[in-house]
Amino acid sequence: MQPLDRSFFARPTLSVARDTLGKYLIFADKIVQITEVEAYIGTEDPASHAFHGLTPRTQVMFGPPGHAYIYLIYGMYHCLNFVTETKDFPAAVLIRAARPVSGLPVPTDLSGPGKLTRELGITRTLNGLDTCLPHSPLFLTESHQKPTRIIADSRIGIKNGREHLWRFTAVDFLPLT
DNA sequence: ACCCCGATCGTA
DNA sequence: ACGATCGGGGTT
Repeated sequence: MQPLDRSFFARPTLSVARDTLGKYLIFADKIVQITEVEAYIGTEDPASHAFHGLTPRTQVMFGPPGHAYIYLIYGMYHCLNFVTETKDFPAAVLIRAARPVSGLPVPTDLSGPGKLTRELGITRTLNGLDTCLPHSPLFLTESHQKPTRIIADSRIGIKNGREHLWRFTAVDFLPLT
C-alpha cells in the first residue's frame, strides 16, 4: 500500500474532493474508507481559513499539495485536511466522515471531522506532514471502489459561503469485499 | 493586552 | 438549545 501520488492532489479541489470519496485513509495500523468531505478553495472563499490571506496557522494551505493541514477547533477537536492544487494557492479537502475498514472496532462512529481524528488518534503534531512520501505515517491510498452516487450540498458549520455546494457525500456505497 | 468566536460534539 | 475549551486573528 503506497500513498497516492502528489499529482492526485495537484488538481482542481472540487475534483480532488469527489475523487477522495471511497479512498482509504491510513494512520498507524488503522484503515478507514472516506465517505464525506468538504472543499475549501482560495482566498475568495469566505468559509476558508485562508480568506484573510497567509497567516502562521494557514501557511500549510499555501504550501505544496499532498501535505496534511491539521488544526485545533473549538479548543478540543482536530480537523484533518489534505492540501490541494498548487503552491501559493490555498486550498484543501476536509475529511468529514469515514467508515472503519480495519484496526478499529467495526461499530466505531467516524461521522464527523472531530470524531474521525479522535478515533484515529490524529493530532496537530502531524500538521504539515507530506503524506505523499513513501513512509508517511498518514496517507491516502487507492481502494478501487467508487461510490455509485455523490451528493453535493452546503458545507457544515460555516456562516458565509453557503451558496457553494462544496460538501460531498458518498451514497449507495459499494459493500466492502 | 484583550476580546470574540470558530470547518464540533455531547448532552439537555 | 447550549456549554466545554483554547488558539488564532483582529482590534486597542
